[in-house]
Amino acid sequence: MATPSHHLHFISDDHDHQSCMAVAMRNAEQVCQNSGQRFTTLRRRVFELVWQQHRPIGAYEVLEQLQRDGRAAPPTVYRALDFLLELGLVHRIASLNAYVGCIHPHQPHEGQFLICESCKAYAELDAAAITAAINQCAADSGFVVRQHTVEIMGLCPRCKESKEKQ
Amino acid sequence: MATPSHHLHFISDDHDHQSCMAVAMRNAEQVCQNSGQRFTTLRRRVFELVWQQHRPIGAYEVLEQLQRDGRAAPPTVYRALDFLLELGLVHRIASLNAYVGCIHPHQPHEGQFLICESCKAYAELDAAAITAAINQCAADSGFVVRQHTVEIMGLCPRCKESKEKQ
DNA sequence: TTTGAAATGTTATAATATAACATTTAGAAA
DNA sequence: TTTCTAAATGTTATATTATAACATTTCAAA
Repeated sequence: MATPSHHLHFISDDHDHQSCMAVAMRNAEQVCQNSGQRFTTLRRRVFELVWQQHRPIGAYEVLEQLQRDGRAAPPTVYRALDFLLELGLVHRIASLNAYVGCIHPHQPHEGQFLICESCKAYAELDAAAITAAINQCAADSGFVVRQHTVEIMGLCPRCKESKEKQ
Repeated sequence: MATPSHHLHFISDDHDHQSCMAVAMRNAEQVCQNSGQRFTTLRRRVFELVWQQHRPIGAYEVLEQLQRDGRAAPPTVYRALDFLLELGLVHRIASLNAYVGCIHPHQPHEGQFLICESCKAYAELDAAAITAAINQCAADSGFVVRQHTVEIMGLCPRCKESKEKQ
């Protein structure tokens, strides 16, 4: 059996966050380099803080963390987040006003998100089937799709199990 | 050829807004009655204001309109909107922080939304194909879907045409 | 080394949403 | 019909999220 794309799945107990983060960081560096953008200390730090959570994090939560290092104000955070969003290194979850690290940040793309309402873990999909269904339905209405927001709330496998045990 | 479900399409030039609104209002009355809720003057007025636009409207825009009738404060609007959301008479567009009238408010449901970035018109879908794709992808990840947010931005047929003519 | 564009800092404020408590109102119960 | 109560609305204050506008710093190309 082939190893499944890791991004299709929720993190598990044996998840090695250190290495997961290191990979993300290297990817981010690469993406910045490829697009001729600077991955400054601040941007790197914000990227790190968003990733660290492995769940959606609010801009003001990021700000709080940043302020542990020293002074910081909202525009600092929002500018860094905007930068990361542009490059597709993080995504915004509109229904939560929150941000998540992108799990496969190789090219700009829009994902679909599964978000556990119990433990707040998320998974990012890039599901051709969903995109195709959306494009087909839009086309049926004569609509041209530029961008879509797909945010799916529910229970992740682990939380589902623990609810069933009760 | 069968008449297509009107809610699958964008409003056209010959759209009779008076009657469209009247239908929506009767539906809303029915929905309230069925659920034993009161369709008060305020709720009716807010429903009307949301519908009137036929495009997403912000809570504070609704408030402004309301204030033409007399004094009003944010909680008044948000409470009415929350009531209407609960009954599925309006929907919230998370990516716009805005509200739209529900186009087929017969039973609670979640729709998918096509929103024109040019003219702001919207269409509400209840596309089995999209729901099925989402449920399938979620199931593949062992995820149980409770609710989904699908907001599709792009160009409506009319705006697409006028762009092409340029 | 200079210098100018990009990045960041700083202050203020806009935009969206809710908490907490007071008052009113509509309809069920007496 | 009057009383009473739960629901609805009013009111004030404030929380939360996000951006505008301008000052200062930094970094890399010339």
